[in-house]
Amino acid sequence: MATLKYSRQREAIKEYLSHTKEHPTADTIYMRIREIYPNISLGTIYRNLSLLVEKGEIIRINGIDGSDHYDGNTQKHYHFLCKDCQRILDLEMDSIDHINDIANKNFPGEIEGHATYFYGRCEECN
Amino acid sequence: MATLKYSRQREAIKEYLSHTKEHPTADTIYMRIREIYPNISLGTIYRNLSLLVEKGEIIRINGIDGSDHYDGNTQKHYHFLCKDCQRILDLEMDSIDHINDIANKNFPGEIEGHATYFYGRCEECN
DNA sequence: TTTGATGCAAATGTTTTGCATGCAA
DNA sequence: TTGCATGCAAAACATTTGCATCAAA
Repeated sequence: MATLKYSRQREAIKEYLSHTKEHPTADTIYMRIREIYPNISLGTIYRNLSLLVEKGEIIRINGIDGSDHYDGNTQKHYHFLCKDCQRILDLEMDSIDHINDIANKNFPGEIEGHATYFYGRCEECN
Repeated sequence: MATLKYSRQREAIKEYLSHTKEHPTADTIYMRIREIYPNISLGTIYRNLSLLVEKGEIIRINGIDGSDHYDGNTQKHYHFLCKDCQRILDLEMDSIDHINDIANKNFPGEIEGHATYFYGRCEECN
């Protein structure tokens, strides 16, 4: 693939994601970055988010609701979705990689991994 | 909620889903049902799929790729996504409900459940 | 006859893309 | 200079919805 050139816009997106504990959507990121670069376009946001995901510098969380969310924390971890406030929180928990073996037991193919998120009520909504 | 009236279209959708082992999208279901009812509209497909999901007669699988998939098998089970052929297969496996407890250990909120699918290569693509 | 269901088309929300211009290397 | 990145707008998708008409009860 071609080499990436520096861009202030991409830096700003990465910077923002690395400093927030939220898990914003592309649109939220767009509104946030627009405070610094008012002319930035949604297309640029999406293009850079995809580039950063490819480079492994951010994580894309999909399937939690209609739109994708992004996470600046690239360490392997699981997410929690609060059914009330819809917030996405990081979970600190022991490995559950053994579920791959459980799934593989009666399965003729090869299981490489799993995608999981947990849901319920967060502390504040309880 | 209002009582459901019988409709041939809804019956056909349910019938089709209960006899296929695939996990079709709304659009695939649309093309399939159109062979029987050529005038059926996509809106009707979507409306009935949602009704059937609400009634618990089918399952909606979301987050596996861009569009939702539907499953006529309403017994609790997990899904496998083949990274090569993109097929979705049913898994027969032991319960992994204990991962809820693992996730809850250091978590101040309340975890009610999880959404999980496995991925890898299916038998045919291996 | 009442009311939910349908077909059609328009609208919605999210993400992608074509293209001329801008900017990093 | 070269060619990746940007802004803008249009397009692409998946899904939902308004409305007049149809059909089940």
